Amino acid sequence: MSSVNTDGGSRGSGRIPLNAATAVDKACPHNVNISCASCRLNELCLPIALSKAEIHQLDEIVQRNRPYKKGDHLYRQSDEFKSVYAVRSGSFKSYVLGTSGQSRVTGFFLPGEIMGMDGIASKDYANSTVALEHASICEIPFFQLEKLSHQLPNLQHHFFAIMGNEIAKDQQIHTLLSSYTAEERTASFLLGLSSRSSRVSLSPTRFLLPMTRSDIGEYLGLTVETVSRIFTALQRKGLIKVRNREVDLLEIDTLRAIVTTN
Amino acid sequence: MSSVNTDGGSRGSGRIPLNAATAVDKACPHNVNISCASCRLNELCLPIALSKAEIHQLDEIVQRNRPYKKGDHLYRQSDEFKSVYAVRSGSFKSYVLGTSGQSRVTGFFLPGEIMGMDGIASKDYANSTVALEHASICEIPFFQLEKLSHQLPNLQHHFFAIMGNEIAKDQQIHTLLSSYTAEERTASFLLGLSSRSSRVSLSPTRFLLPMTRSDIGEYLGLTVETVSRIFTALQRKGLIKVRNREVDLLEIDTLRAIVTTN
DNA sequence: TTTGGAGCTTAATCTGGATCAACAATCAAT
DNA sequence: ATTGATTGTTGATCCAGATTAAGCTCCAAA
Repeated sequence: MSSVNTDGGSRGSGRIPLNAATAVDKACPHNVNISCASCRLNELCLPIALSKAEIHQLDEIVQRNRPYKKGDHLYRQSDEFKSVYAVRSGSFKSYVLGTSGQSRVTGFFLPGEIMGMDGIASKDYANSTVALEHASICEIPFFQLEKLSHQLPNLQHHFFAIMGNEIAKDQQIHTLLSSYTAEERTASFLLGLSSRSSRVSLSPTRFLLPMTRSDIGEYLGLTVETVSRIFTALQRKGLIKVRNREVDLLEIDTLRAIVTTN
Repeated sequence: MSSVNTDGGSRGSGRIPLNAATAVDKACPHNVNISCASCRLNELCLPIALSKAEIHQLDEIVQRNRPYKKGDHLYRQSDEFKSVYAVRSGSFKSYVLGTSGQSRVTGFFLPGEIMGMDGIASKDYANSTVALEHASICEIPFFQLEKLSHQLPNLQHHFFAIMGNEIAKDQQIHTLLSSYTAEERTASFLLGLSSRSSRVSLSPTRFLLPMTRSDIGEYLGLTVETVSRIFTALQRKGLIKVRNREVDLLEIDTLRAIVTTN
């Protein structure tokens, strides 16, 4: 069905089709020969609010590596912090391992979003981050980003904003986890994916879940079984349609009402 | 018992005794005639890692306002974002209001800690922030902090670190709320206060809770009753001693074990 | 010094979501 | 096509923590 190549691990080959068949692939080709200036995500990624000349300077420090296969790690918990990463295509999850080996998902990352900011303070990454599907990234070595931010006030300002946004978002999740029911959490999660989907010019009502039910549960503080049951319940109420990883938000306003009325 | 003045609201008077009687007051006088250079918190607040000359420049933009009384708001949810604030003495909580008026606590702030970073991205504060006791702050107008950061690479670097630290901390809370039991959450909370207490050169095993049981519950996603019960249970096990707002951590390693073994 | 209200504790009961268990669907690898 | 592993669903039971209810402690204000 998809024309994504399956050459089984030759990550460095670069022979990735420019126009794969799925919506996600079309939106975000895994092409490595791209610049921030020409990247279709530049309006929502780091280059936002930078001038042409500034984007060119940013381009100089951005490294566009080989793509990642599903299950490949970008970095692991307590690796030395070196870079932040922007998702160019595909998706990632970050997670930590508990003492008895259980994983807890701390975030999901879609195209245009920045990963690795949890390492800035401690000089070690606090999470592991792994590709949920075939994916590609832009690596931005942090000490170079700092140096450049010092030359470009716009970039400094924007990176403060990106971090501030992450802080605000994390605090919303704090509220979600401390006081929402399973149904409210799940509805909120779907609505979040919806708006992130439309951010990258895809449908806000119909998208693919790149993560498993178990990932969702670990992220929302619920068990797989509960996530599954809530999906079924929301479907029975006619608010969504789920078929495997494919989700349709049929009654987006009712979903919003579930979240708001808590 | 305390010599804190009770002149009933003349917040602008500035006639605050230099050495109040409580431990907290001794540690953090509400004195407004102070500079970053002479502040006893400068090793853990914004000036960290700055040179004498740089601290002097920072001093120029820091505003040391009148002290706050218990219940006074620093800013409210959706006020226009203008400044970040460092706690000089006392303590604060941040919270958001749900649609039906219930409050949810999103954070507590002790001396040397920075408040208001949730507003950086959106230009509006996402939380309300209120004094839990008589307290004083340093206000740092954000656009001036940005301008100065642009001149002082050390300050830029350090502020990135402060924000990165906030992000890492918020993600720990995500994990806490999504997978810890009531006892684990409470133990973790007490240990957190313990290390923050020792950060400001107070005892790591004996301190006063500036917040109510209800605040703790709203922060940890538990009810007041549960918090109260857990305190009692930990006390019966001989791990802590609680008497009103006063806490003694008697078996700090066992508390750590409770948190780790989850 | 009384009084009222906020804050805290304890006990009895209830319930949302976890746990346990079984099975179905999907997919990758032969 | 067959196999095994991973992922997802559904049902039955259980329990941690919520809810409800009552009384207690503390302290500020009259």
